[in-house]
Amino acid sequence: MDVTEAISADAEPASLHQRILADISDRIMSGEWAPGHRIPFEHELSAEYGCSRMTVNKALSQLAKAGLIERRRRSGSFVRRPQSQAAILEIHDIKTEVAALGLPYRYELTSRRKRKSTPDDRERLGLKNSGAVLELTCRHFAGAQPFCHEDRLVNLAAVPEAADESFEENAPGPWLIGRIPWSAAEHRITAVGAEAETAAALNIAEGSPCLVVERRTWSADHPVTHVRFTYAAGSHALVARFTPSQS
Amino acid sequence: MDVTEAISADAEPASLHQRILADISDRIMSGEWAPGHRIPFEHELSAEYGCSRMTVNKALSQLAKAGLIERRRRSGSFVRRPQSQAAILEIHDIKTEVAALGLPYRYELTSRRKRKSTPDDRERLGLKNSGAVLELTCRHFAGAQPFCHEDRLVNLAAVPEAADESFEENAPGPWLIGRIPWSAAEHRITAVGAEAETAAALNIAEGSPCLVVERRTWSADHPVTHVRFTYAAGSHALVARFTPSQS
DNA sequence: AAGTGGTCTAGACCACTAA
DNA sequence: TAGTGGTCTAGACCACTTG
Repeated sequence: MDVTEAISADAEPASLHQRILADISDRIMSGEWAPGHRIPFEHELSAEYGCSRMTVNKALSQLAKAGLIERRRRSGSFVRRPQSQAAILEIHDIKTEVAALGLPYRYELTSRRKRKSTPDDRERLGLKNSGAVLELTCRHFAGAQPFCHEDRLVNLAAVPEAADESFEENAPGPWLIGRIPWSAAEHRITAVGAEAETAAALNIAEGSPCLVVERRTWSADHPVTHVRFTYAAGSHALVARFTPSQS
Repeated sequence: MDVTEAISADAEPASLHQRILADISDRIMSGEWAPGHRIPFEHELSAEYGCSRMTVNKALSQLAKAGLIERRRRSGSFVRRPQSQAAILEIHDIKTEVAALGLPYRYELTSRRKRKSTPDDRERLGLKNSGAVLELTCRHFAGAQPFCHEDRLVNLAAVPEAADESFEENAPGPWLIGRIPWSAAEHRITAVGAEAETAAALNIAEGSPCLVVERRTWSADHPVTHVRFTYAAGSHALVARFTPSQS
């Protein structure tokens, strides 16, 4: 599924509600219907298109959910002014990412430690009660060069079977995905100067600029894992695309 | 609108299709229905809930659009394994961002140059034909410290009125938003070592790690602007949250 | 060939809210 | 209070696809 897919300007949408949606979307995008403009009532559109109100409602509901219009009872539906700068950020699997560069991928486990969670661990995971955690550090290679350094904490209360996995062959990311149905994730993206350990792992000078992606994952309000990916500057870029709405 | 809003585990959804959606979502999240599991047919669910098939269809269509299930004609609907790591990245207005830090905000225009587009400009904007562009550099302050350096290119063919605006008072970002209905945006997030010019602008040492956010914006397939925001490491983090689906 | 989902209809009742 | 959108019904036909 391509998240960048737009609704408007499609060739010829098969279904009627898609065509209605595209028509209105086009008029908003072109500026013909400026922000604040009241678009026709449902019953007017259903008369115009010669269809039932439900069909129109389906199109308008989608436009409202996409944030293009705002619907007010008794008043009508109005074109919203673009406001929240939100973008859909695609975060790929590292193996896929490396493959996209046309380089051979290799994974290497650096360390694996099981312990009772420290206050620091609980902070990282957003964990309240104490319990056992697994800390893994590993490296992802693109060709001969280290591409990414990974430092991961796994909450063993949420994923007990991780205690029996060596992670010598399987990278923890793909291993966790599919095993744990996750309900929420939070990403934090920053730049830092490389610390001694990561600088050594990435084969760069200490203090060199790095891109850091941290991810926390929950499954049904239960913290599952926290991971910190560090990339040397220049080796990696995150790309996010945004279109105001999708079909 | 809160994009982090989840569908499942809500108190008591008012409408029936929302309740059906939440019920199924919960069973998938809890692992009761594992990936690959075939969920009940529409006619079975409509019998179970004592409602029409359209109501069930509304719930299942949303689950499919959210990527939780996959629907196949003649076969049924199946739980999908989570796959694409996508996140919704909220990119705030810088003024709002600084206000959130509890610091006073100040904007300062550094330079303003109008010129015929160079090949380099066209590369940045994704422009094919030549034409006039406006290059702006400015700084955003949080308190006394420079917070962000902005380097922006505006396609004057798309926004001719920008030629008459001094941008001494108004930051170009907010000025453009609301004036131009935009249809797509692309973000690129990287880390770099500060170059001489940006290091001076941000009052940091040359080579210090910085977070760079580049944004390209289109309006109906027409390039509008390219902007490069540079933040000193530590002064800024991008946060993205993801929940697999929304109501 | 049969059964699934995709779409659509022509109504209906209700909650909300602006006039 | 009148009119909007929100929701739902009990059907229907069709396209697709698999057994």
